[in-house]
Amino acid sequence: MTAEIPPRQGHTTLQDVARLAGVSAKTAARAINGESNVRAETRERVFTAAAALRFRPNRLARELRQGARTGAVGLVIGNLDNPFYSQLAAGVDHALREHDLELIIASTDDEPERERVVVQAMLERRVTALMLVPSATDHSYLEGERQLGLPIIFLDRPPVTVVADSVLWDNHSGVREAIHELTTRGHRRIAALADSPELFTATERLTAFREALTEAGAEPDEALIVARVHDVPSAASATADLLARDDPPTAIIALNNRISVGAVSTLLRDDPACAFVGFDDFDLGETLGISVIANDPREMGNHAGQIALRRLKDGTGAPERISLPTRLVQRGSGERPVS
Amino acid sequence: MTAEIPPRQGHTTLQDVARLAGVSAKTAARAINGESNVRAETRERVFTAAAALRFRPNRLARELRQGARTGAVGLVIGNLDNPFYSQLAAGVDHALREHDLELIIASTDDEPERERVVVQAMLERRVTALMLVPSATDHSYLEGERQLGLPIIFLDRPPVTVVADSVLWDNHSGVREAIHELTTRGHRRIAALADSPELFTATERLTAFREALTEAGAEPDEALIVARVHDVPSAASATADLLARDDPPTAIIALNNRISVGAVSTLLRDDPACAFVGFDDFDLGETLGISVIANDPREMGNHAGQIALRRLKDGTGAPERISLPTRLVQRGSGERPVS
DNA sequence: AGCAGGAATGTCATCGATGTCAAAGAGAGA
DNA sequence: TCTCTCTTTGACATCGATGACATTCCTGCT
Repeated sequence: MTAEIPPRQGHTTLQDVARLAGVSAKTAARAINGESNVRAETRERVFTAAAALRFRPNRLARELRQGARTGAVGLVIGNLDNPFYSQLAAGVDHALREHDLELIIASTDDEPERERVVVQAMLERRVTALMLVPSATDHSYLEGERQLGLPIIFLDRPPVTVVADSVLWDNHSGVREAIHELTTRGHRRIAALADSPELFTATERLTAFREALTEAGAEPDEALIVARVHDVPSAASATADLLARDDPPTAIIALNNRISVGAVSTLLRDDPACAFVGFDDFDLGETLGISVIANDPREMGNHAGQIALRRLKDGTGAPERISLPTRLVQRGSGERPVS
Repeated sequence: MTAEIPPRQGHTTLQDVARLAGVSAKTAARAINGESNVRAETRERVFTAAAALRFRPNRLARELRQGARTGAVGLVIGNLDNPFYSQLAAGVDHALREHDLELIIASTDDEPERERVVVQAMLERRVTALMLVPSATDHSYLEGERQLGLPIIFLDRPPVTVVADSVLWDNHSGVREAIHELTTRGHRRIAALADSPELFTATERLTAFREALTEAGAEPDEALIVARVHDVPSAASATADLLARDDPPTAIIALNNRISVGAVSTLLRDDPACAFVGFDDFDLGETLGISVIANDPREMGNHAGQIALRRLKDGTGAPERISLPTRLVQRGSGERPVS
């Protein structure tokens, strides 16, 4: 029978370092953490020992000992595949740099079920702040954590059943601006492509669309409003359907980034004459002369990060609610007159 | 003097639950963790107590007690802003779902310094697996962890000074295919746009480019090879410079995704007649008829996730090295003859 | 030389969950 | 009724780092 080789002999611990350096664990800790009141020569010995043993402090232990706040921030988004979310994440990441905060990212695919699961996991890991693009509608399950002082920040969609900070879009202004531009140029039959009405942003943008149209004296034609457009392919075909009507719209507005890409792909092929305004920028949008209602997901993420950092320093206070602008960027496709 | 309100009165602990349920902590733990040998009635009492107190187990404590392996996986990439990386991350995320593994993401902006820092932080957090798109060249600092059995997976670029699994592209085949297509159609003056030669993929693709060109009997013209093209704007201007030459190329190949977008933006404006092949797909690539050497970052991420999961089950073994195909997708821009 | 007082170091308990091992309970069979 | 075994439960130590507090070591000053 051969001697058992331990499958994983564990990391070297502070104790090991201390032993090798001939000091107590506490002193070793002091040296490693750069506390004062450690003799230079002792510090040196500890560092040497630590290097020799390739010592890596165990954050789990440290954070357990020190209490609730860890160095990890949780970010819950829809899906990294979608550039909106990945840029959002990039913004958060950017804000957290230089602050020794790790970023834990989980995606929900906008399923409320999954949101619960991933948020739960993050809470068990004792993240020090939680940011989420909510997909569930009831967030009372976060109430306990809130009371414990956990900074919670909602992105893109507002908190409903819980008090929390939020960073949202001013969806109205951009959409109104776009519709104003179109109606000014004579468009009356304007179609809109939107995502599911369950989504806050979809509904809000659609509402802005209807209001702006009505204000301009053009009655919105419900037949030209296509909701529940989820992804690029469905947006492409929905656009084709609109153009194939007996009474096609003279202009189309797409109300999120994926829908914009799908619509553009059809328009480029079928009818470059139809006026178009997208939402949220995308690759080559500028080159192709596509007018868009621009927003900046990175900035949203960045703001969220800033709020989190502020909360971590400052503690409590009234919930913040930041509204980020969306504005029309004119590049040609939205300025086409009625054809 | 008012009574101090404790700033954060900590989470409820298993002890609290046990006390309320009238059992010992150990029994409460057994109930919560669904172990057998717990009387149904006892389990019930514990669950009730846990619910009442909104108990959330502390994973830090659990993982500390149980040893090295946590439920977190570390992913180190360049930058979430770049769709290549975000799709890679999406693939990893996808693979890890249903496995109760959290994903910690950190970006390096391809700076070796930062890689060290973020990897260090992940190791201190005792991630259970580490995946990285390396930016440093020396990874001997990972040797210790490797010996401790930490699964390490390199993405996009191979490990050099350390033994590890890897998932890479077969850069050669796609590039050769593209060059073959171009030369077959008579192109001899083909330009290439590549990223910094420090990057493994840039150099490898450029090498494949030169080889393929030579094989076809067309001597590569170094004046048409532009390296160190980092981002979209610089790719756009580099392309413009090429087209403005006295002896402009008749075809251009771009060797990564950002460069492709930049080059396309210039080509669409200045000279739609120049043949073009991009690398890595992008929005509207299909619609615009842009031929590309396609790869699938999602798949790369997915593979990495699979390897990690396998290693976590299985333990050790020889390092895996997966090579993913890149293949030419013909959509028109690459099939233009010499103009 | 003697002593005050800060600097340097050490001891021990603790964070929360869980592995180990032992004790208490509960049936089954004689 | 009394062992014997299996089930259920509990006491205690432990993971690794660190806070609170105690102790030892200097150094300057009288």
